[in-house]
Amino acid sequence: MLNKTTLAAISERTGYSVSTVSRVLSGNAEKYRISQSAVERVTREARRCGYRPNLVAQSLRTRQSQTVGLVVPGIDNPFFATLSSIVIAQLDARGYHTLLADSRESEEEERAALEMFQDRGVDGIIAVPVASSPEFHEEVGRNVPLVLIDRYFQKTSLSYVCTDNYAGAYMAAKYLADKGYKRILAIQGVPASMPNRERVRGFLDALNGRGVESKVVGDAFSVENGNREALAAFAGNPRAYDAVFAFSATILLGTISALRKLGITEGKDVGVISYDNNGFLDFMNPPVSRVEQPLREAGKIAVDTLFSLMEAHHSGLPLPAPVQQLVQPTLVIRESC
Amino acid sequence: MLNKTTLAAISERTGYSVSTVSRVLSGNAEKYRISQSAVERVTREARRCGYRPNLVAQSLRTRQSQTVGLVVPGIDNPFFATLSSIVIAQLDARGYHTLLADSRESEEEERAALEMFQDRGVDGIIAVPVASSPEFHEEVGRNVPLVLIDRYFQKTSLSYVCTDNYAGAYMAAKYLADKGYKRILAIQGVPASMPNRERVRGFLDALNGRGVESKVVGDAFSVENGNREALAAFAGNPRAYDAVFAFSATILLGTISALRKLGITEGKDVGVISYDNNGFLDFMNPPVSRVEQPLREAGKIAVDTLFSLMEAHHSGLPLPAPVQQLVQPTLVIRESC
DNA sequence: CAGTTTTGCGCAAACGATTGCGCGAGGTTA
DNA sequence: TAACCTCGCGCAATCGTTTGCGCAAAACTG
Repeated sequence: MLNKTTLAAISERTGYSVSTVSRVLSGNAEKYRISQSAVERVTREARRCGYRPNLVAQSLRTRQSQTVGLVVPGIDNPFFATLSSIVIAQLDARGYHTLLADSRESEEEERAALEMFQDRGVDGIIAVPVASSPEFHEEVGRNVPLVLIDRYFQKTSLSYVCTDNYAGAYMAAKYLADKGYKRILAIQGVPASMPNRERVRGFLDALNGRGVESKVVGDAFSVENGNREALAAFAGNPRAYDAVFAFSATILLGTISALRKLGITEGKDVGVISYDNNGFLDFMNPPVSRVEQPLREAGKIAVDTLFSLMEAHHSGLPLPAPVQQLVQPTLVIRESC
Repeated sequence: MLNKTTLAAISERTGYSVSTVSRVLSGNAEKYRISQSAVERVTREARRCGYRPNLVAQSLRTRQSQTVGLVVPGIDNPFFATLSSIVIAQLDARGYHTLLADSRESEEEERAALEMFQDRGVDGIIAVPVASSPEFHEEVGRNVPLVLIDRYFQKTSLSYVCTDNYAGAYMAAKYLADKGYKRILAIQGVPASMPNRERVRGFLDALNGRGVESKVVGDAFSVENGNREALAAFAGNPRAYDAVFAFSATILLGTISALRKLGITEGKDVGVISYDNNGFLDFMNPPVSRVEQPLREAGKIAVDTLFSLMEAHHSGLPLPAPVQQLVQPTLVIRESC
C-alpha cells in the first residue's frame, strides 16, 4: 500500500480538519452541514490525488467490512464451484466482497474458517456445513448473520436454503422402478450430510414395496468413490445390478469409467441416472438422465436471506424468523435409462 | 462480532498492561523479557475467555493481512474454477486467506477488483488479467506483490506463469495434419488474450505449408460461442470442415452440441480435438483428444513466486527478478480424431 | 441592541492492536 | 558506597477512519 493519500493528507492540503474531510468524502456533507465551498475544495483535492479510503481502518471503526465469508466443502468439486460462482456473483452485484474458504469436508477446517471469518469481521456468512451437529454454527449465527446452503441441520434455528433431496431421489428411483429395473444400486456421497441422507431416504421410500432389490454404497461425492464402488459392485458379476443411481455427477463419472473398464455398456446393459448437472451430462453417450437442482434460485434465496439478516443485525432489530426453504429439483430424462 | 475479549479486557483482569498482554499473546514474551509468571497468568486468562485477536485491528497496525487477492475472468468457467481451487488450496496450506473476485472478462471490473484488493491491504495478488495492456497491472505491482497466471503480457516486468499455449496448439494442429485432415476449423476464445493469441499462432504455424485449409472463428471461452460458431460453420455444408479444434473444453461442449444437432457425428464425420481437460472429456463418446495443461504445477509455481515477492516486499528488499515461466502442456490422444 | 437560533466546522475519543522508548527496582562490580 | 547493568514492565504514539459533542461566528428575532 503506497496509497499514502489519507484523510490527514487531504486535511493538511485543504486546510480543513480531518473530520470535515471525512464527512465530505463519505457523502455526509449535508448531514453535517458542510459548506458548499468546503465540499468542492475537498472533493477536488481528493480527486486530484486519487484518494481511496483505507478499508481496513474503515472496517475497524465502523465494524462493517462489506465482506461475506463463504465456506464450502471442496471448491474443486464442480458442484461447489458452480454454487460458489453463483453466490459470489450475487454478492458482487450488491457490492459485497467474498472471502472464500474450503473446509475439505473437515469439521476442524470448517471451524477454523468460521472463526477466521469472525476475526476478520465479515458482515455475514454463507456456509455449506460439514459438521454433524448444529451447535457451533448456531453459536456463530448468534454473532454474525449466517445462512446455510445445500446442506443443513435437522432441527435448527438457523436459516437455510436447500433443494428437496428427498423428492429428487424419490422421483429418480420411482422412474427407474416404473421402467422395470429390478436391482438398483445407489452410490451415495458423504453419508452424514443431510442431502445425502434425504436422497437415501427418498430412494428407499420410492422403492419400498415394489419388489425391487436395492443397495446403497459409497461415502464421498467424488469421482474416485464412484469408480471404486462401481468396480466393487460389478467386478464379480456384470449383471449384479441392472441400474445405478449416482448421487452426484462426479460419482457418475467414476461409475461410468468403472463400467466401461468392465465392458459394461451404460444405458444398455445397465441403466444409469445421476444427480446434479454440470453441463456435460447431455454430451455423454448416451446422454445421462438426472435430477437437476435449481442452484441459481437457491443461491439467490440464500443471499437475499443473508441480506435481510444483515439488515436486522445492523440496525439492532430482533432477528427475523429463520428462512428455511427447500426448492424443488427437476427430473430430466435422457437415454441412459 | 460479540467477541468482546480484547487485549484491554485481559489487561484489566490480569493487572498487566495492554502492552504486556500483547507481547505475551503474540509470542514475543522472551523477546521483551516478560517474566514467566506474567506469561502464565496472561496465557491462562486468554485461554479462559477464548481470546482471539481482532484481525482487522492487527491488519491496520501491522499492514499485513494474511490475505491474498485472486481475480479471475469467470469463476463459472470450470477452467477457472479448477484453477482457483488449486490456488486457494496452496494459499491455505501456507496459512493465507483468499479474497476472490470475478472480473467477468471486463477490464473495468478487473480494475475495481485490483483497487479493492489494495484498499483492503492484501499482502499479494494473483491475477488472470483481462486488460489488453499491462500498464495498470504494473502500477499495481509496484505497490503490492503481484503474479499473473494463465494469461500474461508480452513485454512486462511482472512475474507470470502460464502454459506454453503456442506449443500446445502446435502439437494439436500438427497431429491433425499428420492424420490427414485437410480442412480444419479452430474455434477460439477471447481473441485478445495471450493464451488465445498463442494458440492461434501455434495452430497456424503448424499448418503452414502443409496444404491444409484453415480458419479461425469465435470470440469467447464459452459453451455458447462454441455452439454458435459450429452451427454457423457447418449449417450450410456438413462437410465444410473435416476437423474442429476447440480452444477450450467449454467451447468443445458447445461445438459437439451443434454438430449433433446438425446430424454430424464427431470422430467419424469430423475429427475433434479440444484444449483443457475438465475431467469429462474421457467420458464422452468418442472420448475427446485434447491438450492438457499442468494446472496444478502452474498454480504451485505462481504461489511460490508470489511468496518470494512478498518476502522481499515485507523486508524492504529490492524486488527479485520477475519469474516468467511457461510450463509445458501435453497432447492426449483419444478417439475423436 | 440583547437574546436566540442557525451555520459551519474542529476537538478528541474511540475501534483494537503493536512497539520504541524509558523508568524504577534490584543486582553486580570496583 | 557509587557507578553501572539487567530485569520486567508500562506509557503513549500510531495505523486511518468515524462521530458525539461543543463552540464561535453569523444570522435572525423582537
